[in-house]
Amino acid sequence: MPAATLSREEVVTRILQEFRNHGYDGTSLARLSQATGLGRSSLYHYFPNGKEDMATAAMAAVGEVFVNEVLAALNSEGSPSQRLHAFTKQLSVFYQDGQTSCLTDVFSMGGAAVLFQKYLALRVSNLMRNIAAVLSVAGFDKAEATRRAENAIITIQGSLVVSRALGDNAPFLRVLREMPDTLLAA
Amino acid sequence: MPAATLSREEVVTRILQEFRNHGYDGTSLARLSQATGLGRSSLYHYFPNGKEDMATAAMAAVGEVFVNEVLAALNSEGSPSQRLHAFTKQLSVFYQDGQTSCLTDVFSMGGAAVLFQKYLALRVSNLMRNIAAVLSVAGFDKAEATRRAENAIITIQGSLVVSRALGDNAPFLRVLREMPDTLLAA
DNA sequence: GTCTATACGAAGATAGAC
DNA sequence: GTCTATCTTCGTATAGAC
Repeated sequence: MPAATLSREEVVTRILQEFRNHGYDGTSLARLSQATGLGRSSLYHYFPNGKEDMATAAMAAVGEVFVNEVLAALNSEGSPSQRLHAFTKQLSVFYQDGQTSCLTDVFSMGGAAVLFQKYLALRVSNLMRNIAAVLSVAGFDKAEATRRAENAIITIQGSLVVSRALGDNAPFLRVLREMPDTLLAA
Repeated sequence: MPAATLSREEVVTRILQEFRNHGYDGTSLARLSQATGLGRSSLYHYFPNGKEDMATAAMAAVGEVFVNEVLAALNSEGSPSQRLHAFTKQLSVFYQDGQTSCLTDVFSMGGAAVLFQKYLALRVSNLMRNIAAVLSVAGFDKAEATRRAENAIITIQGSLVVSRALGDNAPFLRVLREMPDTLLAA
């Protein structure tokens, strides 16, 4: 409704939210129009290639937040334990306490898979490298650090799916709470 | 093409496969028609309420296979270790070595979420109880058995998501391989 | 039980006025 | 930059012949 002054950034944020919560194929232009307060034609003004452009913008926006907030916390100053605690704290914010889905899950299915799978794979790999680097500092060899980093990503993704299926974010919150110690356990 | 003699069971299996791989919203009647070799009208003959009926049939079919094969293995004769090994072996078959998605993931988003979320939650809870029961036999108290059972489901779901995003089923296969020992570890 | 034909609305996209 | 109008295609669903 307050369409008048809505920055592009805010528009993209709302679009992102719709894609996260309804998936690519489940998000219609009508829905995006309502979520942003912009008419369909106005959406095409900002995103000439329509839905695909909007999804690309959502991918870029969420990627930027992830790098600037979540990865920044993971790569901040401090001990591995401190860095992992900062990391999981930011993850919780990023996923709204587990109440929203991950684009990696949502965009790896249906019409979006064809468009974005390559980027999704790169992002997963990149996150895995970053987590593994912290675990290397903590003393694990490269293979074990990589294995644990992959487990961390698997656990995050899985807890989001299970939380969504149960309609209860407790699994997500528990997983994040236990993650630093689990990753560093002997 | 070989539409002539395709049992209802085979039809439902093919429909299920489409939903698993493209999601509910991403699966059109045109796609289902092609996958089954049946014209759209013929699909309505078998499923009067259209797509929703087909999804319901897919849910029922996959649930039956899960109970008869996967849960049966989990609840078979033998030690907890033997039962968990039988379980993960059947899981691998069930998810086609990690090359297909889980309806719990796929149907908890978009248009299917409204229709099926209640059932998805029940199925997750039921599986959790079954795994926890095995872990109780292995000597874990109820709380710890439940916690580990939830972790198992989270890990399975997460490995499917990560495998799909990476376009590589190695994470799924590794997770299943390690699962029995992980669940029983002191 | 399957086919052809068709109705009908939704969805994605575009044109042009303002 | 937003709106109205329009267009096309797709998706869902139904009717009726065979």
